[in-house]
Amino acid sequence: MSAVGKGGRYHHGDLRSALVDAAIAVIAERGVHGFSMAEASRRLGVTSAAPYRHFADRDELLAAVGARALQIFAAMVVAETGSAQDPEQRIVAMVRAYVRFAAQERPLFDTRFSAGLDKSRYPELTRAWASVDELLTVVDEICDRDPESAKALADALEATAHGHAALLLDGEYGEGTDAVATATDKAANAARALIAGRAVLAQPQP
Amino acid sequence: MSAVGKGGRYHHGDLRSALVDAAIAVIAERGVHGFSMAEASRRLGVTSAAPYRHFADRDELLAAVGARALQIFAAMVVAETGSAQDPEQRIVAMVRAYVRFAAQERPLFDTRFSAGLDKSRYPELTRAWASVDELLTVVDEICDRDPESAKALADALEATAHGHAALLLDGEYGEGTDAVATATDKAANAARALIAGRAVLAQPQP
DNA sequence: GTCTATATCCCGATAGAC
DNA sequence: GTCTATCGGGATATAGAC
Repeated sequence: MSAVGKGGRYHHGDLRSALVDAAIAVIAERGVHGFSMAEASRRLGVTSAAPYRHFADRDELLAAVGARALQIFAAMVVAETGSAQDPEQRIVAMVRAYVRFAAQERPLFDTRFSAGLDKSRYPELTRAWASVDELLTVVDEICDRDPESAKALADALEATAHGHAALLLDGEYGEGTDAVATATDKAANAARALIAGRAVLAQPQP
Repeated sequence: MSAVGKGGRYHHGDLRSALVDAAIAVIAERGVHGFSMAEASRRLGVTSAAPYRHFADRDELLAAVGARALQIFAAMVVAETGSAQDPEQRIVAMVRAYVRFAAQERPLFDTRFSAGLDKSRYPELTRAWASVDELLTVVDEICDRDPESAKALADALEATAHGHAALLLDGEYGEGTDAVATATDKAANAARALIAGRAVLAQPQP
């Protein structure tokens, strides 16, 4: 993935891309909070000043990690949704992919959602997850001739998937692969319950 | 809330409690990531070494903030749930309180969920939200004679409430009081949809 | 027992040389 | 495009004043 030059140094190499890779590796080991420009530089064999030729500051590098998160997430959703036939199965597969992405690509998920990045400064992070548009398309098939209901259901599904993902990473379902399976199953069932009870989603408050 | 002594100093005062208050104020202004022991000390007129007489490190002070978050959250849930009569209304009120707490007490919510605290080091943060037990009690009334279904519904409600709260703070619903109302209403409707479609929640995967 | 004074180390960021 | 040098600030540990 990275392209380390001879002697492990980056003279005239693609330092920008290598920094993103190094950042992900550091975050995987020490968490978003434990990431530092100095540590990423050290791993690439460059001085701590070198990154500032490519990123204005620490947050800008983290934003680049967050942007990569969007790409990988979209790819994972597409990969896990392909085999499903009917709309409900496709929706459940997407929700499963959401939770699994959080678990399998935790550094990316945390960077996007828990790094405290200023979304107004990085509009590329504000844009909804690439898959949400895809989600809306499938949801439309379920909520025939009612785009308002479709939007309401899509929002509820996204929030529920996100909630299960966040609580999984918080340790609410335990640790390890069992916890991932638990969270994924719970999220899938919740998605089916939301579909079953979707009649009340677009209603005004009682 | 705090008890500043003469001259703004804390000689023989309750520095520990004052530090928690100061931490919340700093987090409110700069976010969890922007909090530092040095800044909190500066605001209280003590040296940067003083906090280490009460907290082993930065995380231990943040954990104290997280513990306070649990108390305030429980109080808010109780306050907002009191007027509701039937179980469904009480559940919806709890979900609303969850989302509103995130918005109104953002520093506390962020500290509990986005500070990257090690839960195995701070067991007081691992304990489920005080209100979840209360939630389970009310959910039991809806899922008659089926504790397994009740647990599944309670988990789905918690995850959905958390998801709406997290996305609200992430800016998904916009900014300001309108966004809070939007997120609260969506979460309330999602809770009602989960209750309506709860039959599939405890099922094995199809 | 509580806080000050102090010292070391690491990180973020900038300026100018190669 | 990267390095050297450097500055300010924060985390952390220790010794000592009150």
